[in-house]
Amino acid sequence: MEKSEGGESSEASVSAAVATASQHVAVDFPAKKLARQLDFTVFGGQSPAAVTAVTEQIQPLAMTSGPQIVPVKLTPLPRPQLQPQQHMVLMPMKQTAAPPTHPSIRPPKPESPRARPRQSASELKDGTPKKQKQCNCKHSRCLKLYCECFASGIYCDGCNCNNCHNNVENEPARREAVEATLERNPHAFRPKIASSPHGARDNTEETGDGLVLAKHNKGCHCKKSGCLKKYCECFQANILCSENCKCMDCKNFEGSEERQALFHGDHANNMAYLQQAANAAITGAIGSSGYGSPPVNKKRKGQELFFGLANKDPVHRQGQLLQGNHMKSSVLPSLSSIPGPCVGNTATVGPSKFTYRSLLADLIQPQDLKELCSVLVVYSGEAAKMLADEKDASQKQAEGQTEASLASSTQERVNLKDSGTEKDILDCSSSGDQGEKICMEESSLDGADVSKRRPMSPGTLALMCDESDTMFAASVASPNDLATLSCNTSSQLPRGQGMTETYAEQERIVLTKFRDCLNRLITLGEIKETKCSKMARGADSVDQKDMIGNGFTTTETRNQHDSFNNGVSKSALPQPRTTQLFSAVVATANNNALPKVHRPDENGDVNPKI
DNA sequence: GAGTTTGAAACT
DNA sequence: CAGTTTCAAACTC
Repeated sequence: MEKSEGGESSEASVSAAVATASQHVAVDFPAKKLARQLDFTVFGGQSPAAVTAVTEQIQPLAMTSGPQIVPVKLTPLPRPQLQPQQHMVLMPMKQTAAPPTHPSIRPPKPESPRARPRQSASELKDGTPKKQKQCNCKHSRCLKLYCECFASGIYCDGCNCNNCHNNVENEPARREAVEATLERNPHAFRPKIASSPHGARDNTEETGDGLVLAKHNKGCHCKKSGCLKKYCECFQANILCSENCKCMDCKNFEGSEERQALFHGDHANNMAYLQQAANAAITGAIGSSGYGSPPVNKKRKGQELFFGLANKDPVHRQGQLLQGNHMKSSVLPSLSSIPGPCVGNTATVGPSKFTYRSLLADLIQPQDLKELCSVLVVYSGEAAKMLADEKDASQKQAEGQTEASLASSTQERVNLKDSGTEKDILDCSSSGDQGEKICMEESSLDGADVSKRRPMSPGTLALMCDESDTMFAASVASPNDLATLSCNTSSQLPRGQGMTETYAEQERIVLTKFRDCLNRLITLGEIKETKCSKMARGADSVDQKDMIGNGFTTTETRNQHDSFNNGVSKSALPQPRTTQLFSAVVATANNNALPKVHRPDENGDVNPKI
């Protein structure tokens, strides 16, 4: 099996192909144009650097450091398997209407960020993909959307491609390709399958008819496959064709006899689609932009051409209409603007009428985010503190004061702070809002230290402001403290040199912790999916209704959550649900021993590759 | 495994 | 934007 990833050892051996491909190059990558104006809803800025930012965000997670997290698949792999509906996290951040999807935050090669439909049959045989998707590109250098890996925003790894440039060694070319691709289609790396925002709400993923709400953003254009073969992207993604499609002779609609015959006759297929749906769910959870097309109920050429308005296919039309209506009713601003947990993107298994929503749907709550923010703020504060102490020590040293006593006292302070930090954070993460508040008060307002502290970075201050709103609003006990904090931090802002360093350090730590958190979040989703898949496979008798909503009851979800957190946190005691997720982050943070973290070369990258 | 079919992506 | 070509996956034999 020829491997083209990595060192490109195979490159030399594919002379002919290379020659051909080389000719391609000029064509494939026209002179780099000016950076497009990218829509970074979140980041706002549209500087020329935006493109670079985007392309970097599309970097395969394989580049990121840290432990390889087992992908969504059931089988642990060295890297994630390529699955269409998974890991939107890798989606480029470029966005227009919808909020940016999540940046790549995890190392392993992810499932397709954009819900790429194609999936090798072998993966679906039993619903449990056995191996990672490997492309077989020969002429595209894996730098075009033809390449599944590239389209998924991941590096080729273990593929059978020739002259592969979708790897670290060819990052510049790859980046150009990404830019070119985005130039052509700003949505190129976004999920093709967008679930209805409707799915954001529980129990609304499915109409009474069991209609699938997820739909292909662009729609398919099938002519001969009847949309019942995997050539059809809708079919492959296990969704019904929608008004977005321009297919002919479509049989991929609710009520289609052909479709039902296809599915109901093959239980294994159902399981496969269960898995597929799970994949879709996770993709949706993490990154589906949900940028659904306008709920305009476009007529599908094929249908009308073949059946005419009289419509010999009332069920289909009805389904379409229902879908359209559904979409229409869900056009309202929804949680889809808030990437993540509560966005119950759905990819429904049509035939079995299961409705799936994000595997993370029950894992994250707004409360969690709040908590995470507080933890990050604490980290930021601690970082500033530590740096300040360090600098003070250095200064005093320079001033010729007694080295021994200074060093020891500083160390003591550091140690004290260390233990305090750990404790604070643990408290924060383990005691919910109350702990959160206390934590903030202790870490931010601990007496004399406040006046000495280095200022927060602008970004951190912004975060603090938000935190202040949410966390301190109710804090009648110390309104003055809060005012003092704000005053202190802001007034100290541009104090001398080294502030930049402090900012950088604060931000680095916060980003690192945030990355850790996201990684764990993904892992949670994966664990959940794994369990889901096991259930799906092992329990034919499972009441299908139980599968609705990720196939887990609340208890199930809770148990998973608990088991996961028990594995990473120090406490096996029941904790408030909202604190469990981030206790994992805290645990990681503690392992990093914050005081040691303030060396840029420690604890991961300064700029976590996301 | 080779050849064919298919439809998305790329190109004109 | 429509038509054509290229491409790689899906499919068939």
